[in-house]
Amino acid sequence: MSEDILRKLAEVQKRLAERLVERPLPLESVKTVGAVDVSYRGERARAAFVLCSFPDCEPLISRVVETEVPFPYIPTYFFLRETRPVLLAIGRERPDVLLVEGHGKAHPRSYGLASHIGLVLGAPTVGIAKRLLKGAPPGSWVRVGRAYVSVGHLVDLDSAVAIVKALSRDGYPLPLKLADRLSKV
DNA sequence: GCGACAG
DNA sequence: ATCTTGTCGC
Repeated sequence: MSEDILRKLAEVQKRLAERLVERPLPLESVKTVGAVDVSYRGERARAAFVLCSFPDCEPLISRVVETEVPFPYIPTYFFLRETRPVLLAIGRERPDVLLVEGHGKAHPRSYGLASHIGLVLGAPTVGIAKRLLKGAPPGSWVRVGRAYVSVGHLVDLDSAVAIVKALSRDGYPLPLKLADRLSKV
C-alpha cells in the first residue's frame, strides 16, 4: 500500500470523523448489546457476532462468517481490514449498542474501526481495545478493567463506560469474550 | 538510526 | 491477529 494512498485515506478518516455524533445513551433504553470480533486463518478472516441481553449477557443470537481479507493490517488503518468481515457477521441484526474489538475515537485521527462501523450502520457503537494507540486524543478513552473504552458513534463516553462496566466480567466485556471464542472455533 | 506497533 | 513449550505466580 503506497504512502500516497495512505495519506489520502488519512484525510478521509479526518473528514468522516466530523460526522460522528456523541450523545447520551440511557442505560434504561439498552435491552440488547452486540459484539463482534475477528480471527484469521491465513488469508481468510473469520468474524463472529453475538447478540446478548443487557445487562445479564444471555446469548440470544450468534453468527460466524468467513471471508477473504484484501487489506493488510496497518496500524491506524485497521478499519480497512476488518470492516467487511465485521459487517457480514452483523448481518441485519441491530442491537441497541454494538461493542467492537478495536478503537473508536481513541485514535490519532479520532476514527478507528468502531467509529467506522457506527457511521456505516448509523448505529450506536463502542470501541474496545486491549492496548492504547499512541496519538489518541487526551480524554478520548477510559480504562475499564483490562479494556480501553472509547466512543464509536451515537453514544458519549460516560454512557459507553457505564455500559461496558455493566458487561465486564473478569476485567473484560463478556459479549466480546463470547465473540472472540466463537471466531476462533 | 529510532520509535511505534488497535487486530 | 498468529506462530508456539515450558514456566512463573496466585
